[in-house]
Amino acid sequence: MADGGTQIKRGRKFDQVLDGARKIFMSDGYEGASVDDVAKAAEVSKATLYSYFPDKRLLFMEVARLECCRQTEHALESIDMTQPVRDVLCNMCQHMMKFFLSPFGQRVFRICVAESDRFPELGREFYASGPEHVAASIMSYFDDAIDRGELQIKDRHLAAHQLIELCKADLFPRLVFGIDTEFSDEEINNVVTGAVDMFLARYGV
Amino acid sequence: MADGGTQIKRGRKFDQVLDGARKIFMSDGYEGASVDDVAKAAEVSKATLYSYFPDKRLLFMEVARLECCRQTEHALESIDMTQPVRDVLCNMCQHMMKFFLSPFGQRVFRICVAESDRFPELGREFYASGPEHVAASIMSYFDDAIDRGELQIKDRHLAAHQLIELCKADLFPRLVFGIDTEFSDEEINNVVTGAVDMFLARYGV
DNA sequence: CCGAAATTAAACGGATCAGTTTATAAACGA
DNA sequence: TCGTTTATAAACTGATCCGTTTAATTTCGG
Repeated sequence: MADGGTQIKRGRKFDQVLDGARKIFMSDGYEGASVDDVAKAAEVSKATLYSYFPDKRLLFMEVARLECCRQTEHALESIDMTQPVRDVLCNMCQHMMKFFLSPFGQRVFRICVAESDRFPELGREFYASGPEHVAASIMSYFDDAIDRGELQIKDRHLAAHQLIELCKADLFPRLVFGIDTEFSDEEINNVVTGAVDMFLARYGV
Repeated sequence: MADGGTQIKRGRKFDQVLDGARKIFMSDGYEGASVDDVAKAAEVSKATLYSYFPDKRLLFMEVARLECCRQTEHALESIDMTQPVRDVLCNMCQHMMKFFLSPFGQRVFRICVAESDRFPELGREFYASGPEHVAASIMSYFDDAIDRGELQIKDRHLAAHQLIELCKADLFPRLVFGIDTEFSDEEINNVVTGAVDMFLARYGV
């Protein structure tokens, strides 16, 4: 409201701090990142950093929350719901996989999984701004498609989460556990097609 | 060979060390566990611990490797492949979900995800003794079922990983990110049935 | 029962790191 | 230009923790 920047909170170098923190946390993880490194990357003194954030945890939470929202919104706004069902589903899966398999998506997932039992709020915020948000959008699309008679789904909640999970088949674990570091478009399309084929075999008209 | 115990390596208190390490690592994670705590839990001096394992990492790797093998084997040996396809698939899914949702499965997953980019061998070993091993067993069952004309699958590899991933729908993320801590049998059966329904809609005869 | 191997407790070295403090300097509004 | 707010660098505190060392004790085979 009162601030000219994007943040409600005070500050001239506030965004610098967030940017530096994001950079370091994303490349080093939560435990691996030292506050000194964050301050250095932000080109800000440690005292300044601590004048904005009371401790390392809250700084990290803010970074994670912001990034999850940003990414989820970006993914959602670039899906065109007017295409045929198969195409819409393929698009959704493409976007989800692109995020799952991106270095950034990997990092966020890794950190949230690692820290969310020692740091429950983080897990909850990530889930709300990530999986839950996406699932809600998918379900909303299902509603329309069901109304138009293009899909037959009883348990929309389950169906949405099944679709999400199908996008993780094979490639995602291989990336998370370091078997591979990147995949060809062919591999990705194969999984996307497989997911949509399976989904439509079950819920198509 | 030469040793009376179960271990190839030397030692009288070797197993004590592993047991204590498993207990502490599973309850505190890798970073959260201190070697002193491990030694205490193992009722062993730290010097003894270090006489068996050169450092904390290798100790953890050995614990993780052993536990993954143990759990995977246990799950595999209790599946009866002679039942009708639908029942076998339900059984498989039940077993997988039981593991995914167990406190132990959660712990291992969490730690392996967290540590596997700073500690690549761990991720690889976990993947090999977990997902890959399970997928191989599932594919081997597919081969038989296909021969008997009970399933129609072109890409067996993809199908196996799709089945695995369908078992994680909804409940698994909710547990990983701390939304819920346990689930009713009804919820679990719902996901299992949903997974098998979907799988058979796609690959059933 | 002896002597080698294993085990122990306890302290220590060296390193990292979160968060505070202090004294100084820059930025900026009035 | 003055005074307040904001930022800075650097040293410091207090704590944790890995891994080593030492000197004493226990275990156990032969």
